[in-house]
Amino acid sequence: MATQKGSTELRPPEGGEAETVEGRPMRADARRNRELLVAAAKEVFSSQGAGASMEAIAKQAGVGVGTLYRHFPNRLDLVEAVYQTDVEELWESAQRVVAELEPWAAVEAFFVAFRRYAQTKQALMAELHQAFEKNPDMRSRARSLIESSFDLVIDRAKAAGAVRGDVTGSDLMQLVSPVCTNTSIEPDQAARLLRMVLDGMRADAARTAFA
Amino acid sequence: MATQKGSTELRPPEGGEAETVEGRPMRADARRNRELLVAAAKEVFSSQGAGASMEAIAKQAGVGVGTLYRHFPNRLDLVEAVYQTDVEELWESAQRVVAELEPWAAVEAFFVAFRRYAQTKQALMAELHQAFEKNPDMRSRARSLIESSFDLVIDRAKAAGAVRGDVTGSDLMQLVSPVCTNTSIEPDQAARLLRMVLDGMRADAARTAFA
DNA sequence: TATTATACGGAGGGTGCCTCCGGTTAGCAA
DNA sequence: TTGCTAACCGGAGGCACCCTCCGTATAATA
Repeated sequence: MATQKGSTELRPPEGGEAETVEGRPMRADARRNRELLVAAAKEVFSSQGAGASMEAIAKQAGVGVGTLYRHFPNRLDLVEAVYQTDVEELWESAQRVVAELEPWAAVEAFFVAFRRYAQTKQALMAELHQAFEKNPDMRSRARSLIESSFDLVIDRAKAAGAVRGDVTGSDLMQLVSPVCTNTSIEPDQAARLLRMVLDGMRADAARTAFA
Repeated sequence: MATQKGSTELRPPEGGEAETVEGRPMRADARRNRELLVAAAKEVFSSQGAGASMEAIAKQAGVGVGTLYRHFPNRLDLVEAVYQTDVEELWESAQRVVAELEPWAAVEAFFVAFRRYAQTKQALMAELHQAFEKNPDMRSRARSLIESSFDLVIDRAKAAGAVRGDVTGSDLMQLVSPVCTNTSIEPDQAARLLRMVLDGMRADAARTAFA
């Protein structure tokens, strides 16, 4: 259960970490700018909405649009990169809460992190939809990393006896994800539903049996 | 249960049927062009994708862009209008299958119609998302008309003893809609799931009891 | 048929995505 | 440290698209 892979595996082959295609390390300025750009995109998307212009993002990063397009050949590639880092951050959150908190507290903290992740995802939804179409691999890789994150937190809580034994990370993802993503669910309703799910997954909550 | 309203109620106050704002009837050419434009938009969106240009739509309708923008002040208004007619067509499908088919056959036929509706909705998803944000009323009105459509078909089948008594139109909508809309479900998987739902809602299928 | 309110059409303004190429700089070798 | 070169940077500008404006055409009415 939950064979978790290192976070690097999520990244697409070309979009590399610190290497250019031929295996040569990126120049320091290039690497710095790439990170600045992703951070700027995150910032601008969340403040101006998903429709923010590429120019605005380049400006926020303090570089020209040419530099932006060198790193991300088109808008979708940038959106993709932002989403990748969001998913990776979620995975890191899972690792952090597991390292720092008691099993049950970690579960609660991870739910909070997941909600934050889902919110930024929602903002990029329209564009992400296209990105997923163009690049179906990314979707499934992201999905499996998210599932691993849930597994990491849940399996530990199960082992500690804090969470009932018949629930899996995958179950939770399928249950929680729509609640956080569906726009027809109001934020306070979502919060209520999540509390309900949390209550229902405690080890001492299991009562209902059905086929 | 299922107090169904006439389809006209779905339309927004301003987007009127055949009347301009002051209650004056639309000129014949204006009315004709409006219909041509919606039909053209439907056609072009489905052949060229949701990103199709306004110019292409006007051309397909055989009018100038000025005329398009007279009827639909911006892109989102047009998308909205297309979606409205899709929902109305679904409602009309419900009425038609109820009028023409046996209770159970009507249920099956309506599922087919719903899948067709969901497909066109999926194509416009990205833009619709924005339209819903701008105009939340539309979403809930569309939702309730869809629910009424399910109710119309299901209530009749329940009365005829073809469908189990403990299922509602709303339940079905909530169950079927994600299956048809979620892009991570493959078409053949969706078809399998729908068959399963159909089997499960037959009157003689009720066996499992749980709290 | 004459009048008039209303609709039509398409040129053009503004904006946004993306390309191109001259200038600059990091990394390396001597 | 210095000089070389491959790689990077920046922003002007091309192109496509959304939308506006206004002169022309036409349906409705008397």
